[in-house]
Amino acid sequence: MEHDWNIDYKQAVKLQKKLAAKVLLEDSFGHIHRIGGVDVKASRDGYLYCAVLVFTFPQLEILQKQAIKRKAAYPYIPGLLSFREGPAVLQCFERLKTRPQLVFFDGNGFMHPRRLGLASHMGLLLDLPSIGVAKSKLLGQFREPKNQKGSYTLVKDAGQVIGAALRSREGTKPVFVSSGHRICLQSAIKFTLNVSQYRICEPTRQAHNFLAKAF
DNA sequence: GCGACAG
DNA sequence: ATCTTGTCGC
Repeated sequence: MEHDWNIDYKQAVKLQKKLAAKVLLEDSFGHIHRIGGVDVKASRDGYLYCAVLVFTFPQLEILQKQAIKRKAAYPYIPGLLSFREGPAVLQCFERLKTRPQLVFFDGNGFMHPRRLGLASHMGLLLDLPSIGVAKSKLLGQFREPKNQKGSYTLVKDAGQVIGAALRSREGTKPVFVSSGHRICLQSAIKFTLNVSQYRICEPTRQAHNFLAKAF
């Protein structure tokens, strides 16, 4: 079922390509009334902290909060973020009494060199629809979206649309949205806008705030 | 070789 | 991500 996490760069890249072929880029879910937000942070003394919050949708009332702490066993390498944060995310999900029906991640999904960013990787292993919302760009070309909430431009790489630069709030830099698993880009953009009050969408923003005071 | 590089 | 206070602006 779950694969090995302690593998070198070469093997990790190979595994990403293999898993990317299993990702579904189409909507594969019913009525969504429960969503989740995930965030991971690292401390200088070598620990990772992960929080998963579950909310009602679209009301966004908090149903559950879970957080875990564990030693970081993998370094941060651009393109291999899921190998560093993935184990912590899965461990935190095991603590959930009720799983969300759609999950937001702080990072990318399809907008990735091998098209398997953290959101796609986790969505696949958890078998849950997922969306990646990154605060900065990992790769791709795009033009600045208009300064109006909801405005977006497509991000492309290798002649392919990999995600969108979305203005989640007027007067702020755009966020980078991409499909994680079991959802198309248009739906990912729509859901992200529906849960964005500030620049960072509520699910991950609140997971981040929770981590700031959870330990 | 040079620049870029999620968190 | 982390190191870190005040400060400029809506």
